Amino acid sequence: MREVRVRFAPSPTGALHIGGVRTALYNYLLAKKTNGTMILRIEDTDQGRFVPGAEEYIKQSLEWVGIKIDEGVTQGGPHAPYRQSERKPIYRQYAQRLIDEGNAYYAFDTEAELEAMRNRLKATGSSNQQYSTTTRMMMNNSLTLSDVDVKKKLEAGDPYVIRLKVPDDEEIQLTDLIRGEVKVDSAQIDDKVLMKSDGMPTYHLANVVDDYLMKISHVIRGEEWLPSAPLHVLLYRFLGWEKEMPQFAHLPLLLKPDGNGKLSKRDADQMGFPIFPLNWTDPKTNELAKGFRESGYLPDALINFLAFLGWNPGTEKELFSMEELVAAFSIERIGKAGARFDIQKAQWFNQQYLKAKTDEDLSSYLFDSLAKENISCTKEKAVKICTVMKERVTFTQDFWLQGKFFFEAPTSYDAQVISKKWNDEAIKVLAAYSKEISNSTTLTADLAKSILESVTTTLGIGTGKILQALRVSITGGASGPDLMMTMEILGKEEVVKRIEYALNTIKKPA
RNA sequence: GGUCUGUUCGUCUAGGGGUUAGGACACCAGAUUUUCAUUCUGGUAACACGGGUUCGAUUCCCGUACAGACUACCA
Repeated sequence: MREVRVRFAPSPTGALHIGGVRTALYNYLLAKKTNGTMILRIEDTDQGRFVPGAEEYIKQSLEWVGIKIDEGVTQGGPHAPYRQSERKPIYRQYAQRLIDEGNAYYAFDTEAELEAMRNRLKATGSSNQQYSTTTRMMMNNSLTLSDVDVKKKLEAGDPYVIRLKVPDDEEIQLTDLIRGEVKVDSAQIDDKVLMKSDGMPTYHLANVVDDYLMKISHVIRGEEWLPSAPLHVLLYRFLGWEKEMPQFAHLPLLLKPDGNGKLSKRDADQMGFPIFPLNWTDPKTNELAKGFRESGYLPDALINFLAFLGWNPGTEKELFSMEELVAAFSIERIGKAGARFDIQKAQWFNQQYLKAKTDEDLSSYLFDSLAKENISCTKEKAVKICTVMKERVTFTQDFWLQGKFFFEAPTSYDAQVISKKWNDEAIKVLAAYSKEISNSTTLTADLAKSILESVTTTLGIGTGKILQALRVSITGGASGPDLMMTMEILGKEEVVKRIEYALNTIKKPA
């Protein structure tokens, strides 16, 4: 059994898409499960699409979700460099070898000529408009030109690409760990460009060369790569690496929550959920895309959710820590069909993970929000707030968003409660209640309750009838955490102040 | 258009020749909570279609439909 070495190989063209995070996750899970090695390789062979900051963003995202890299651009390793642009000379020699052995050729066609060829084929109703075995002899390349002409062009510095010479009619077969045997007729594969005119390799060449040199054992990537997998098999064969060829596993795609197609940033924007792990500001447009982290998701919850999009352990257990995922993971249990992205399930996972944390841990999220608002708070108070709030939050920032009233006295009051519950009885009780509280030395939840009961009993008014009025006077809202605990946290002075203020400002409904 | 891949409740999925087709999210109802949330209980809801093979097919095979991916000097 060969040592497991897997790689996550994104290209730094922007923020890391959530589907990419899942691909990285599955690679990571296999690596950890088998005591293997997780490699991060940056595929930056397209200089035109390079986006500054993207590589850093990818690394930070992986770190945030807890995917640790063993070998890669920052960690280094025995096969450095791990950035393809820095490996440029390596690819050249393999391309040359393919040419020397007659498996690749130079092509000098201009973009206009290629365009014309496609149009010509389209006009004749051809089902296949590719640069391939059927068309290559009509083009401007080292197969049609004389050796002298080719040499002349090369020496003159004419721009050229190197294309793979795909065999005529051959069945190419590969075994995909998820899909089984996949067969493709080589006539369907076009003569893919291996080296671009700028001297950089294309994905196909770079990916095969690097996977071989880096001794990659499993290529786990998105299903969008399945159609080009036979081409890669061909490259392994021509390069004489068939025995070392990695095993392939093509992952089902992440689909839009509704409608058809694969999940895109547009869908996320439209439905109001993030699609990137962290906030991302596009350097060109300056547009900010919200991240899962900044939207209040916990990395463990995101990972758990993502792991279950296309994979499941076959048991009824659903909450898995990263360690548990590692233990349970297997490629065989990855599904074949695309998975719709259901943000509601992600929210449920987040809620579960939030609830599982200690109140003390939770308080750090509250402190994060408070720091942004420039509000100070004692640790003790923050923990207490989290205790009463934890059953009702979905996101980390909800402690603040839903618990603002712990720090700011209400300035407006829920209109519905006022119109229904703010009556003479309520006003009478509240006035007496605030007086009683100010007479007591301190205020605990128990005390708040017993004082309220004694006041209502004395006045002969049911407690339930005025509770909503009391809440609205203290929090401004119609619902919230346990009111007695809320008053305890607020403290005697504040409670009295708020009730008095409400009594003085709220007008009785007509 | 061509090639490849896929199709079990609305969603994520389990299952697999004979099952009351299981779970979770969401949804609905009830209970608890003198609010809301939580929690608990219950409920609605699925094998894309047509042919085979078989005593029997949701499960195996073949078609069809639908969906997706790919079809760049992008990855």
